[in-house]
Amino acid sequence: MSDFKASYADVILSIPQKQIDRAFQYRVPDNLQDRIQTGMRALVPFGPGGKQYEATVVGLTDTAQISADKLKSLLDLIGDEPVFTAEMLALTHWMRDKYYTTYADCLKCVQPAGIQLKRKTRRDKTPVAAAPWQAAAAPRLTHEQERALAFILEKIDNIPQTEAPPRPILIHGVTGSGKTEIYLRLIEAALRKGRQAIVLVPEIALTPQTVSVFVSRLGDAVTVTHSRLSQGERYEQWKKARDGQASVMIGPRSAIFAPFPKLGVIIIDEEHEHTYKSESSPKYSAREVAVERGRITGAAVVLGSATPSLTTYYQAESRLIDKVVLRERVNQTPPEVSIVDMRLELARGNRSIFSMNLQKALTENIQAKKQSILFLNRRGHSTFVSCRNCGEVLKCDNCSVNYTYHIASDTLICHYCGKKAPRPDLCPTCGSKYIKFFGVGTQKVEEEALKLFPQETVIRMDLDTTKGKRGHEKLLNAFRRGEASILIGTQMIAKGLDFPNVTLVGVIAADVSLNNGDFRAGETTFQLLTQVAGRAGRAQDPGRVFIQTYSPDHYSVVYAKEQNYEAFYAHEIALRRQMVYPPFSHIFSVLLSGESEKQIIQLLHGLLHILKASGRGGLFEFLGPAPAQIVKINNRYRWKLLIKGEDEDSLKKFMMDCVGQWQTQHEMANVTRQLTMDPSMME
DNA sequence: AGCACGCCGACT
DNA sequence: GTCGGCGTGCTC
Repeated sequence: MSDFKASYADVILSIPQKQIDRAFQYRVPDNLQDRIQTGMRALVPFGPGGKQYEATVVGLTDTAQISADKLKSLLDLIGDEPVFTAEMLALTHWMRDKYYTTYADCLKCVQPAGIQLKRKTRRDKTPVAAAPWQAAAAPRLTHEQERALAFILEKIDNIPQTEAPPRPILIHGVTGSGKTEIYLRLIEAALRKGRQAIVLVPEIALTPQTVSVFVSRLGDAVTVTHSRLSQGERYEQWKKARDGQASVMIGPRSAIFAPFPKLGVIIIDEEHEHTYKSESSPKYSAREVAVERGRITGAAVVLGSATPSLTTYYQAESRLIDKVVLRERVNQTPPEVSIVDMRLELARGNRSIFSMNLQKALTENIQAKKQSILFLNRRGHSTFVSCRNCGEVLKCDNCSVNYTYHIASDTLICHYCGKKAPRPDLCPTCGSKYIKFFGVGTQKVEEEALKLFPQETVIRMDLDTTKGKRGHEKLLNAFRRGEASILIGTQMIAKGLDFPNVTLVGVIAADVSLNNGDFRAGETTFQLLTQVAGRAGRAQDPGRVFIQTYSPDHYSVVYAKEQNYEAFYAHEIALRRQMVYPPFSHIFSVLLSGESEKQIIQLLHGLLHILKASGRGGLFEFLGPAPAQIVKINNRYRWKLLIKGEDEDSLKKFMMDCVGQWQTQHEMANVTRQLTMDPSMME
């Protein structure tokens, strides 16, 4: 340990409050001086009452910063070892500034869940079994994969020599182009250098199949986290990473904080997924945190996707990050994609939710003993219930969300607050009996499919049928074993699943995601359709995909059919540039919720007034106040104000100043604020 | 977040 | 004359 006498410690209190969001200095009592280390947690007295709080030691010095009479002493240290390395403390510091939160919130986010509970440290140094990656007789690579790998490897080899950290690398590879093989090689290379690896995967794709690919190649080096683990289990994973018992962490966004001592590579698969953005404070983006962690440690950051986010691809085009393209499909033929114009179906008198072409294809597929997937981005029996006489749409009176009819329970359910209501026989407004169940949900698709093919077994996958522990997995395994010929599901079946026997995919209504009122609707639709289309034809048999839509000429639909990312990107980026939307700008959202709608609207006008009075209206654009996408949740109204600016840092600073002023001038009791830079969904 | 100090209304 | 409202400010 260090020679100097650590007489004083700078600590951050575990109180997430802006006013005390800074280091406080304490005297280190003699009995703690040889034990204390930066990154340890400690118990300190704070405030006039001397109340005890948990704190984190962020610095040790031998000089007092404040007068001796003000200094108090640390009471005790929690645990024997630091929880945070210098690297993770630096990351926390960066997060605090980046996401305008407090140190306390960021430290809590970075530290393992369950650290408070486990006080006694169990030293179980299980011997690590022979690592298979040391003698890898690997599958053969395509030329393209070899070129990509050579490019990235080179990057990693240069880590110790180069001053500047390597730039993030985008691997743009279509489904089935062998991205995973490249990931594995990169990890193996890092491990051979005595470094560790983090693999971020969307929670939904974190299936045993995904994990087994890594485990079978890398063996005991691999450990996995996911949201279903208990706090104790997560703490065990965290310790394994810290103590060198594991060198590869696979997990969802929070796995980016795995405390590896010498991180070599961070892989973010499906980098465009918005699950990498945290919804609650600190609202970090795991992709941004990864880039920063890479900058601090020199680890390579690899972003993989078949449909990169507009922002990422724009960065690659602008040469801010590197790009590698994999076009070839390994052992695969691309599926044959058809767009079906549902307007014509209706004109021909087909009022079914299945077009004639899709019905025919399903019949053929069943006869050929192949499996089919029907995809719909919506659950429930029908989206909303309306009266054909007066046009009334039944809504939840708590949330102003359309009720969804569920056939199993014969009830209306609010998909936001979960409120249930009986199905009405008469329209509550006009008394008419012409109540119509409008739109389609997965249950409706199931019902219709069974009507057409009564002898077939159908599996439906959505939030309702996958509730139980491993419910998700059970249904997928049943389908994989061939227990059903048709799988019907919401977007959860669109991601990263690989069924060799599936040769037909039907998208029931592409329009659902096209009409969601977000400026990114085109992007999300393209990503979704491309992924769904990638489901078919993954084995020897070429697959077929039918995209049913009322907007067959929409560029997202057309280019998804062609699997033409570049064309889609060119079209979309031109629109973004024209409208000055991200990546040409940033959008800061201020969302207020409260019981009085009038009050929150007035408050937002108060903020708007401050924004306008700043005299910087030329640099920023103010939109709103406007009702949020969902105007009312649990009896609380929600309104928002959007502020658009071209430079992220100046927008953030401007908003912090104005919001600070706003808070001191207005009474904010009973009102909840949500401040977000570039929210992933329109709230 | 707590807890103190501080300056204005109804009460043992 | 005092008890007490919670507004502003500080906490190593």
